[in-house]
Amino acid sequence: MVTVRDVARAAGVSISTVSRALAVPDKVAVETRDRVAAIAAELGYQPNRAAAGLRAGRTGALGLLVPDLSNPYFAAVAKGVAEVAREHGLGVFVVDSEEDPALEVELLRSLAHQTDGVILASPRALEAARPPVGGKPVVVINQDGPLAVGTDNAGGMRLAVEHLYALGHRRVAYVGGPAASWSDAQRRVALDVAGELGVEVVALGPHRPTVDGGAAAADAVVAAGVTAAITFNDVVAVGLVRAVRERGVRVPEDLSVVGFDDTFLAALVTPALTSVGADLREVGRRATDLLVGRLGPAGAEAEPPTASLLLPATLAVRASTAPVPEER
Amino acid sequence: MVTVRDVARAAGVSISTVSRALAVPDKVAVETRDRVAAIAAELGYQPNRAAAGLRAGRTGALGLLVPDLSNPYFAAVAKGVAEVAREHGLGVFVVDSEEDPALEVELLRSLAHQTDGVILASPRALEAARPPVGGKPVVVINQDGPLAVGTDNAGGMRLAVEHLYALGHRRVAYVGGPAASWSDAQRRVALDVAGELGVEVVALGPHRPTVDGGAAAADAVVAAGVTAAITFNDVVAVGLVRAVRERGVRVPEDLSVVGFDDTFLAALVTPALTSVGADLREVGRRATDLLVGRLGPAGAEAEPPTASLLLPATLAVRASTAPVPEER
DNA sequence: GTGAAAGCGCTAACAG
DNA sequence: CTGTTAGCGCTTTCAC
Repeated sequence: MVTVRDVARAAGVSISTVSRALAVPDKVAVETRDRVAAIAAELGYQPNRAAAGLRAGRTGALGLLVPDLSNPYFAAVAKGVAEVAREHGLGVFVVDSEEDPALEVELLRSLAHQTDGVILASPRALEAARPPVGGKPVVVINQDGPLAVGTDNAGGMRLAVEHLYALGHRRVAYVGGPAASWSDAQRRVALDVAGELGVEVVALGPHRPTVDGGAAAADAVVAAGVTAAITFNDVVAVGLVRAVRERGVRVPEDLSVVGFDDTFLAALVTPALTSVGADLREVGRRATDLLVGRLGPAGAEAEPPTASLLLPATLAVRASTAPVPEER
Repeated sequence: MVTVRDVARAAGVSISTVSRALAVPDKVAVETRDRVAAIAAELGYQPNRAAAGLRAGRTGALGLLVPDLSNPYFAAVAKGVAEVAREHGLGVFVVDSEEDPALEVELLRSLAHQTDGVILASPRALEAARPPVGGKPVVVINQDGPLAVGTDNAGGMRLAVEHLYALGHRRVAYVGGPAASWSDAQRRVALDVAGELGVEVVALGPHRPTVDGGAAAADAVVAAGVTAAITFNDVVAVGLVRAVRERGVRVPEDLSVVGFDDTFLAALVTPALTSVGADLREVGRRATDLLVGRLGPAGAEAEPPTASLLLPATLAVRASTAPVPEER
């Protein structure tokens, strides 16, 4: 490993000059700076981050804790996080809690310990987020907290209902997700807007956020006598579509279906799903911005102690929604 | 932050005793050890990994470099990597090269520098993998290299062809992936087995590994007069299925389709895809095992310098393949 | 069985 | 503008 000492020796200067030439070029003679830079490059010197971090009382890394990395939703968030972290020269420790609340809490502690701060995506353990863990800032995604980033679920629900209303639907089912889901809770509250618009809503669930969960809701949806359904997420929508079809219900001719999350899955299935989504990568970016903003040694306290960001929801209209057929 | 000094002071011992009591309990009096352990727990002491690493010349972290984390394939691998790393008390820096070969090389260098070793999944830049980067071991997934883990593509292709043969198919298309893909190259070579089995193969492509790539192959597949197609991956299969359907070809009645990778997508689409897969999580696990095996300070040189693991492929038979219809 | 001290690589005073 | 020095938190000889 090439260290400052190696570079210093080769350049005929002291180690502090090397350190300065690379970190604070202004404070070093141009000539010296160039020479040091050249030799450092030649030797392939790269500062040891652990050592720098130890000195600075930082680790140079952020933590990202997700319930399930296989879920495209979190993968997208992770990409946004990684992107911004890289811009700041920070690494990202990605950890998967396997949807286990207990493990989540444990991982959060250990992650907080070996990073400068963590981003907690869609926490499954409610108590996890609360105060800065071990003095490290924690930004929560899809949950309330002092530092929070989320999608505008209410706005998204409104988009979905307005879309269906415009197509003539007046009685709609909401196939909800897990009872512990913050997003689901927000969406259920937002169902009020449906009433204002003159759309009657039948709220179903809780259901598991899986294909089986969607399939399990099929009978209830059919029995509810609705012409459209909004589901907790795209996967549930896929399960619902499949199951109602087996019962002879055509989508979208007999039943329009709107998913949530607008994952790439929505575009792949047949019929392609109309879905309420958000720029997940942007969610990751913003969460990271927020976190990085709390890291500065100076000015850190100047930042307001809390900050919540609500990113706009969008509606991707595809083939799973259609006008209500004329009554015969 | 709680340090060894805090624990030492509270326990009335020296810092070295604290360190030993926690790391090498045998070398400390039972009584002392218990007292130190109790106080450490009470104070919530957790060793600073950066400091320990600095001392040991290690970082305590592994790097995982993937082309695209949104790809369920790599997400699954990542989960396996994270699992094993955690067992060894190692963190995982996950980095996404965004499918950019140039960026990949750059990221690999920087990642190697701040970790004890890296796992390089499906490298897009061929020159990236070669020798240990900066003296750090590199395990490659889906590529040749001194330390490599991959899926048995030849075996997988054989499974697919045998399955189709058993269904009566005698003329089959292979819709290949990107020219630079190692997996694709392996599969094309493996097409020989088809001949031995008495199945004629029409190799198409290269095509992009996307829905559009699959759709682009539709005309060629139809024109080839085949009764079945094997595709580079599930996404390509989805694109192919969609596009041939628009041309009035039914799947599986008129055309059987076999995907590759057996991602969760395969089970979600309609018809559900028959797909050649592997335990991706296990691929991640094995790659990590291999890497961790090269880390030990002692015995590191005792390990053979190279090691290649080929994990078995499996065939998940679903609804997209069916017997060849009787000639009329 | 325990303590004192050195040093991993780096940066930030503090001198010059 | 540059060099010397201390010390981040930890582990590990080396003494006792």
